[in-house]
Amino acid sequence: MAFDKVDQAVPNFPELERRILQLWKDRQVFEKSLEESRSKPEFVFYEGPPTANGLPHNGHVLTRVIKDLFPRYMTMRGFHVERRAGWDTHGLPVEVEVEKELRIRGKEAILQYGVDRFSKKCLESVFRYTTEWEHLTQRIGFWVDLEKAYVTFHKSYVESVWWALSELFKKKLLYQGHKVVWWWAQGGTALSAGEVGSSYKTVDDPSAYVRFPLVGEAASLVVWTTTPWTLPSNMFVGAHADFDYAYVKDEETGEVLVLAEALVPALEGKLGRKLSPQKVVKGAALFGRRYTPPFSTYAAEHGADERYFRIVPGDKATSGSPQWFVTLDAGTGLVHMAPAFGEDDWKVWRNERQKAPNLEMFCAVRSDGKFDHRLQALGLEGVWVKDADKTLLKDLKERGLLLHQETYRHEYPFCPRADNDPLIQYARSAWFIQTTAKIDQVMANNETVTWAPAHIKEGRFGDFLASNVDWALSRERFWGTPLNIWVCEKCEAMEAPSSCAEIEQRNPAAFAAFAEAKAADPTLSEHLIVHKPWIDQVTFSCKCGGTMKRVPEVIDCWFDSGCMPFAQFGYPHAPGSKEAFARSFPADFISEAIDQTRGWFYSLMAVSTLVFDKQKPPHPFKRCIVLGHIVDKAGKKESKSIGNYTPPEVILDAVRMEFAPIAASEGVAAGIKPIAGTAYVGRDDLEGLDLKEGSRVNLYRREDPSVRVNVQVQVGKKLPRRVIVLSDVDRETLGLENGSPDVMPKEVPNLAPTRRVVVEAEGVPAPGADAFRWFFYASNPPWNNTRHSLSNVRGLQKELPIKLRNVYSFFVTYANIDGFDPKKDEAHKSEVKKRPLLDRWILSELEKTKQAVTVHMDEFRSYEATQVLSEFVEGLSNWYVRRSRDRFWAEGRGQDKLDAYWTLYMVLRDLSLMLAPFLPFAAEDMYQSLVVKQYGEGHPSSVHLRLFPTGDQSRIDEALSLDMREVRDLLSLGLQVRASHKLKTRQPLSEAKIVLSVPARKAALEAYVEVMKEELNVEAISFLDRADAFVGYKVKPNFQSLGKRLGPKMKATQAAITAADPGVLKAALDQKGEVRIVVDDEEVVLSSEDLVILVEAKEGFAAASAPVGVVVLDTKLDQRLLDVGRLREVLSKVQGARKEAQLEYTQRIELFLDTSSESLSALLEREKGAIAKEALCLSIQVRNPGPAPSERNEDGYHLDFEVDGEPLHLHLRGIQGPAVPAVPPGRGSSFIG
RNA sequence: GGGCCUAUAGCUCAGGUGGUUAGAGCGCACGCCUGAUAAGCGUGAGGUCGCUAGUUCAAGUCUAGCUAGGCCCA
Repeated sequence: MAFDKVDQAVPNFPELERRILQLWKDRQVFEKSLEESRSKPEFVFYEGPPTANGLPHNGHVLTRVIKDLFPRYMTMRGFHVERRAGWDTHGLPVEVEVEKELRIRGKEAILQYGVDRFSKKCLESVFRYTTEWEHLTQRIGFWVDLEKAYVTFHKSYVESVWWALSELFKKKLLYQGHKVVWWWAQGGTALSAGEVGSSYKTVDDPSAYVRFPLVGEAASLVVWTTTPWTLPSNMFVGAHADFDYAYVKDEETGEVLVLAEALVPALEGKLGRKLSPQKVVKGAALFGRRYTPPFSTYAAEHGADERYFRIVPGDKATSGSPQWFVTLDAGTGLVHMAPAFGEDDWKVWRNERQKAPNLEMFCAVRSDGKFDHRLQALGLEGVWVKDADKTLLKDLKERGLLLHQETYRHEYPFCPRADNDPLIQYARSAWFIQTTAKIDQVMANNETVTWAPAHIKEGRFGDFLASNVDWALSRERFWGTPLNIWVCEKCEAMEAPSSCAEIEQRNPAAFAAFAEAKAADPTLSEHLIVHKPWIDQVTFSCKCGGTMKRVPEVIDCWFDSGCMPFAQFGYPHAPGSKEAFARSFPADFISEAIDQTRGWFYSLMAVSTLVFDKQKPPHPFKRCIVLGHIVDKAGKKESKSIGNYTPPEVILDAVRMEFAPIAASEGVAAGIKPIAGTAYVGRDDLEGLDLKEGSRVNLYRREDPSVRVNVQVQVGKKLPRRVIVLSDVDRETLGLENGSPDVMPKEVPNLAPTRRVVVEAEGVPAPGADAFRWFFYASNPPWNNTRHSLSNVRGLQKELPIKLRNVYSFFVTYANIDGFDPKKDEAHKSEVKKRPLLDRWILSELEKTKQAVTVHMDEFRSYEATQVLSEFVEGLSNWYVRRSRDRFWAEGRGQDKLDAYWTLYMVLRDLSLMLAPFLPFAAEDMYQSLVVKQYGEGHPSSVHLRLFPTGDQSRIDEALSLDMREVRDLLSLGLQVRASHKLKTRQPLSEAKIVLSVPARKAALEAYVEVMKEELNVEAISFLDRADAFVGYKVKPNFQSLGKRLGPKMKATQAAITAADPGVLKAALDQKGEVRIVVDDEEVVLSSEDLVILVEAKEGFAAASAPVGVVVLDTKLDQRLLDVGRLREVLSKVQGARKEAQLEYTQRIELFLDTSSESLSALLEREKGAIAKEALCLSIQVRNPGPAPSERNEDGYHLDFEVDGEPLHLHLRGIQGPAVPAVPPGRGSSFIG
């Protein structure tokens, strides 16, 4: 059966891929691949859940193509690979989205709006972009079961999480404590580090040097702070044990001050006066000294208590070695500590509390960020802390405690959602998992995991584990898994039930409130039963008879994701979940980007280690590929607001982007004067779309694609991204209005329909999904950052996907002409070892490639696998097909031709199998045509249902590989000689002489004489054994073998070898098999193993040399050779002219060759017959000199050119003639004997 | 401030366990082929392997320090 035609023009991969997607859907290939492998061993893959309430971007494409590659591969290797999708649906980002949508802000507002309605809104918003996610997932060929996806807000999932927490509770690993957070007081919310990191602003804050008088000593500590509002809550002063602290006398006031000696000059500078040193003590000597705090807030109550208001070590004390946060960078080396308002301060407090269990925490600030009653005396009760700084400083000044005051400019975080609200550090009560108690076990587990790249284990992940702190689990929010701890109102007993059923056993009416709500509103999702506010109404009774109520917090959604290995099945509650879990734990393979180190990788391993402490490591994953980030062409992070990114759609669907039209001649568009039919964009955008100046693009409005304007794009140098300058005419045709040039790139798609326009490259299809996949696999190992752009994707697409397409198209074209049919021609399939050299070679390379790809992929080295594949396809296209073209053009259906078809067929068929995990679409397309269409039913209906070819050692001929490598090296040398002597390949030469570095190789390489003759266009090839006339020898030591043996004598030996006469050395080796040389009065015996003998061309010959040997060309040209060359030149022009004139290749022509050159016209006249045959001429006239230009016939095709400096005018036109065979005669038909 | 990663040709990147002419692709230049043809192919130029010191017979590769960039954390 004929093979499916392959597009000859620019291939439209997106279209092809849509066809394949439909085929997979129609035939349910994914489902089938799971079904058919059900009895096979399990290869376990976990999908890390993305959040669906944002749009997918390039980073997601990378993770998803990697996550698709290995499951597809392992399926083909005979495993059963379940791929269950998952969605992360809880957390602050979801709440923020909903707050924005409802135009409300903060905790109070949510309570007013109603937590029940709010939870419903969150649930709805979670899947806002599901369609986009599913579309992308499908479009890039990521096979994953979306229907069975696990969802973290589902009741069964939440109950699994509860179960895990309940286990931890039983193990006494859950406790309540404090945590210093960045607190948004106005919103009543803590912010995550990520949110805080992005919202710093430069502000001026007061900075104060304050006296803290020492108790029982006539001296004051000098303490520096930039947050005066924290002074009323001061508890300690931190010092560094090893620093020198000076007692200095203020010459002006006579008082004695204490501060770090190194910082005295700085303070002198600020005060503008001299401080004379009295004595110096080590910081350690200060520990325990007490002082009078600056405000009496807590002093009245605790002033006499020796545990407070003293100097303590300023050490975070998180691990064995001290980590001093007291530095000499700024301030005084004495640090004011208010544990309620600083992380370091809090850690010190925690340390101190271990020594003094009932230590209080001073906090004169309410959670709304305002002072409490303790500041009443200063009139500051109820005042926002940041507004109180002035009053506080004034008071200090009046009381003589303020030493110096200035303004300090620094970066300070503000609320990302209310950017006038500064954040404050604030200690909150919180629930913790005591991970530090089990961290050794987690680290031991980590030891057994295979990380790629390997350094993650000891590096980023190992370091993170080493500095582990207890997991702050609780969040004072609404939309999350509720913390399942119930506390008795009466006796304060705590319980952690692990499921709804367990609660119902205690109180059958526990969920009455939800049942009621559901009755009132049947649309209420059943999953909300385990969410706020309904879960807060669930109570049951304590053993003591009191009522148990749930704590108000929800939990960190990272804990949700960490429970995924078992929660995806609803383990242990759901029916069948125990079996399912047993089958798919631990995972063989997971992969996410490097930012998940502290995220999912940690949560998975921490949860698993703590919950399943009896499980043998590694768990819950055995292997993890850590992916790099996607960056732009210049290595910068892709950013939505800057617009320096190429949206996935540009690669996958169509080369187009939306722009905002702006008016010419103002600001950035000044000087641009667009005429109708031209448009201006910035250079970044032009390059982003892989266009050049003058490229044609279509403009249209997204809402009305039927009205189109075709224009040429030009660069407007100063134009920012995503704006375009149009002529008024074009703009009006499209019905567009100009907008502001200040528009942010990310805003453009949301502008009014008349203020944005689609720019789409004309006639240039997008590279498609396979190209996108290949780009991520083949550009570099996946853990490196990948520089992404349309042109980079296209660049890699050319390396394999396009090249393969061309070879495949070549095959199909000729196979269809000749009616090659693998089924019918089975009888003509000769044994591989009986096929020509070239066929045996490519088939041997094919098996080697299968082996290498399998070895790499079994070790998860995808990049290396792509390199092997690229190299193979390169050899296939550039050597096998190129060298075999004649065989496909030959007349008839001889065995040689059939061998060629069979060979190329086998290669392409097996390539489709090997490429299936990488390029699932192209591989399927080829497989369908090459196999399914040919053999029909009975064969697996998709390439993805086949086993991966692993290579057959018995079909590998290493000698052949080596021979071919050397032949190609020799040809390269020959072409090099031609190039350097300006000898066109078209000019035949009489002879090439080859001198091999290893003469014994002659026997093997002689078999390739014909190939070499053709490639080099020489009439003879000779191998010279003795070629002293052309070449000299060069002898080098073999360092690899000699280095170890000789050690320190290596250098002297090398010198001796280099100094010796290479000819003599070679002669000795040839005769005796060894060489003796004297080095430092000692004789060294060298075998032929120890020496490398190379040949080099001597000066003055048309020759070139490489390790393989030397090629010398005979450059003498006699008249006969010149004539052949000239004829070839003429013929080439005639054939070129046929093509230029767009003649069918069977078209007969009439040819006129006019020249004023006697010798040329004589030659052409003589060889008329040969020319006629090659160029399908029914008539040829050679004219000397021919008609004058003005008198030439105008019809037909004319061309003037020179042949060896002699002018020739060519004129041809098509004429009617007898039919000719479909396959033209081969190039071999020769002229001039 | 701490940790990790990266630094090799104009650009993008390869270069197990140290072994002596440091590779590829793109781009560029020159050329070939013209029945895979909006394709294919060849040759060439271009590198003090970020810097400095060390270990070694031998360092792009190992060690230390420094510089620059990226990421994460503070």
